[in-house]
Amino acid sequence: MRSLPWPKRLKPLLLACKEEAPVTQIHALVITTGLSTNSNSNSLIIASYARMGDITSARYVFDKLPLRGVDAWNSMIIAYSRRNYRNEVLNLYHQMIDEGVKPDSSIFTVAIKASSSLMALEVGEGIWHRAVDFGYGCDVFVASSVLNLYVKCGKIDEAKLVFDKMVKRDVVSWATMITGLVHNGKVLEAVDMFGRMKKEGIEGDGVVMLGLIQACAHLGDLKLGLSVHGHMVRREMPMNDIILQTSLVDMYAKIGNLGLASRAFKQMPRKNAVSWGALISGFAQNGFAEYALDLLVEMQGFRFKPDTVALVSALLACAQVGHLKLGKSIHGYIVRRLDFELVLGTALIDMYAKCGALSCAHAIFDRMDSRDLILWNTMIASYGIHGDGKEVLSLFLKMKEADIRPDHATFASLLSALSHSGQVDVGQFWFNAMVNECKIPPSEKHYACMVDLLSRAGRVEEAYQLIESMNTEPGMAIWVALLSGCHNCRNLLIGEVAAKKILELNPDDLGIYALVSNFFSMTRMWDKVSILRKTMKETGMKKVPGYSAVEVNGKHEAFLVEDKSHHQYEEIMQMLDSLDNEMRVFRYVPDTWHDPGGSELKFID
DNA sequence: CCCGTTGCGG
Repeated sequence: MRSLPWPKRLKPLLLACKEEAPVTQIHALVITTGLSTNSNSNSLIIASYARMGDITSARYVFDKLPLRGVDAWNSMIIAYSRRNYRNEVLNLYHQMIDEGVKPDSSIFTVAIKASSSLMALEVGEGIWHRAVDFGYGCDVFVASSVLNLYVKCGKIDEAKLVFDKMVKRDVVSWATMITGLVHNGKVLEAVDMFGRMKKEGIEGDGVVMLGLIQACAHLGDLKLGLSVHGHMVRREMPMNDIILQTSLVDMYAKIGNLGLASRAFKQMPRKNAVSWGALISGFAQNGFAEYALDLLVEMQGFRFKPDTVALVSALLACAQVGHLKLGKSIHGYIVRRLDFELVLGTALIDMYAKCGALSCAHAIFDRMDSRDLILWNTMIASYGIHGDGKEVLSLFLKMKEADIRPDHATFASLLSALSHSGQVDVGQFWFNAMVNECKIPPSEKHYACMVDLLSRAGRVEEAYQLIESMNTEPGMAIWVALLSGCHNCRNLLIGEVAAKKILELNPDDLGIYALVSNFFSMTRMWDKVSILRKTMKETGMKKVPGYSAVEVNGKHEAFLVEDKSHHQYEEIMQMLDSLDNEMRVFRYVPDTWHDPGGSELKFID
């Protein structure tokens, strides 16, 4: 064996390597000088190959070693962990245990991390228990990675148990708990946790603030949001961090304060596609479709390529305003530039359906090579909004055949479609199946559908019985459905109950007042009618007019009820009349096919 | 004692 200066000089030498060739040279030198029996130099070589990105060579050296010390295992496992080869990490970990090598704390840490990212709770727990056996139960890194495991797998109570037992907690442990609580919907507990952290004298870092910002977004709490933002500014937190700034934009947008969201966005010295996406989605989610679409075009002017979130938001905006042409051009953009992910397919189906191009929606549905619950739900809901109860039912049955388990949303669409197409018995059958076989507790919405279904068929007594069987307090939608049923079949007794309940709930919708008022008129309870009229005047309720929007030759036209301002109003009415006549001749055959022609609004590539 | 290992945006 040679004298020792070599390995000492080996490390800085290898660390200085920027390319693979010198590593290979040093490796060869190590072999010829007989240093390859030194386990320290071997692990350095493995780590260096891995650092150059050549994990195959690293593994080759590793496999050739006659004796593998902890350092060699460490280098190899961490190399796999860095490249996110989770299964290799776990394989090597188990191999190491089998060979009786005593792992050190970092092996446990990365092995637990690998389990969390695979969502392999039992595997991770097994590793954690072994780590405790080896005496690493109090290691902050090991414990924090197990916190992350529990949190990722939704086991918040287990995470809390481990957290409370930790003797030492660093900012990472706190951050893991705070973000974990937020992601598991325990937002208030997360805020509380932040208070505890400060009491223990630990300063929050960027990740902690990120969790709190998400908590505020979730709560829709502007005051808290502003205080978190202020706290960050005062503490001179990493405000230059694009991630934190983007999450502030997202927070203000989610709270619904788009002024502050825009301001936070404008203040960003550097933006990326994600920041644009946050703002676009904010405008789209809050109903400002035109702004969202303008921003989508604007971001491309700055050479940012819209990603999935921006495009999904833009499609949502198109759906809201009926902007079929831009929707189509986004479709083209997606086909040309991005992987056709499920979410994008779902958003496209929704957009086409809401813009009236149901056949385009169905074509996309047919062409998807995998279909998840959300995609099925969207397709079913699309036929639902077009009133095609028959197709809704047929899709629902196909979905069951495809072994996708329907959820509450599926049943909401199904029951609503069945109610609109008057299929009372089928509706009752599936409502019962939902409760008894699928074990889905019926929500307010489901009850409202059933009440509507029964009421429309004039079976208001049954509807009333259903309402009385509810465990929760029935809300506005349910009483409104019952009342309109009672109005139609002139059931004064039940109708009055419904009308009273509605008034107790203080509706802010003029249409609902009109319904109640009409009902009282029918029952000749004129005193009640006049009281109602007075309330309506006093509260100064104005009905937000419903409108439909279409796009003609790239120009948007909105139509309001009784709106005669359009320059082609006469022609439009004539056309509607002739369509009406034609429908009578053909006994109303609905045709929702749209020409999926070229697009006019351009996308910058 | 040192190094490596834990948490992360729309």
